[in-house]
Amino acid sequence: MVTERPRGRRNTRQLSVVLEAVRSSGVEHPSADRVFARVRKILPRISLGTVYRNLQRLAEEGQIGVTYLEGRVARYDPMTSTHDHFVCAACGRIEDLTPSRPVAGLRAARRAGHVVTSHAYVLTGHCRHCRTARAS
Amino acid sequence: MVTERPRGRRNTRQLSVVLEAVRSSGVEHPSADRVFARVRKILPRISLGTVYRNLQRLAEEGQIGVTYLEGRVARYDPMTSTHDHFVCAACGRIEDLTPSRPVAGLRAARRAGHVVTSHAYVLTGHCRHCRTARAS
DNA sequence: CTCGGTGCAAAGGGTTTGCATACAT
DNA sequence: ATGTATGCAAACCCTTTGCACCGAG
Repeated sequence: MVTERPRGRRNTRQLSVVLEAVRSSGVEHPSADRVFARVRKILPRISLGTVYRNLQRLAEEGQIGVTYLEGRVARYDPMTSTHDHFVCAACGRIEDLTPSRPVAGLRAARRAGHVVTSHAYVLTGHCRHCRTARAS
Repeated sequence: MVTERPRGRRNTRQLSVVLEAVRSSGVEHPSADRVFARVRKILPRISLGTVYRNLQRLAEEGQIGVTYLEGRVARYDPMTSTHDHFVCAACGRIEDLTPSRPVAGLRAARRAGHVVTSHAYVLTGHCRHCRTARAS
């Protein structure tokens, strides 16, 4: 969808490396910090500020997703379509949950007269692995 | 439910005033900052650090709820039972949505073998008021 | 050649923490 | 009396920003 870049914006090596870092991050949902670490392997002189600026731009352009899964730290996501997340309170692992269809809340919001433009559904608990580990 | 306080913990005037500030905050979902402002009217010498410590403790004890509705800033909630939230992107207004029944995600998580202990469903958009204002 | 992007470093906002003192138990 | 909670201020973490230089268009 969003392939054309708004005029005036330039394509830099930094931008494409940041995008690639997020795209190849799989299910990791990396923080800016982790993206920085990945990118530095390819562009050792890149700055954290540039990583933040590019992540922000890519998010604005809809090329990547951003979520605040555990509160204060932004997590970046190659998947831009709306989906749910599961966060393990024990190991921090994040998993995508599909399909996302929490219709009840949506309906309630619309009934109240609001226009809903996006929604985030985050489940927290103990993942399969930590659950078993804890039982022992 | 949670009425008995764990031994070793003390009941101070600051604690009860902070709790009361959140309890009486209605639908505001105040940040620590706003709780601080409210509390200061009653205890002018209370410090922000104390407010944070007490909010954290009350949340741990399950007496108040905490949500990260718009990302980085913690919001405190007198309602401790799970419910959904609507956040207006225009005016920042937060509204409670009930009932909360986003079963699809829950089911998906359980199917994956996770134990879900809590879930947060946040809808973003434009509230009735801002929607109308924008149309004009 | 232009002006948007970069690297660097400093500032910013929200939250936490170390310390000596105050006070609930 | 004992040790937790407080007030104060500094530290912390994540993110943003100002500035001079660089380099994509």
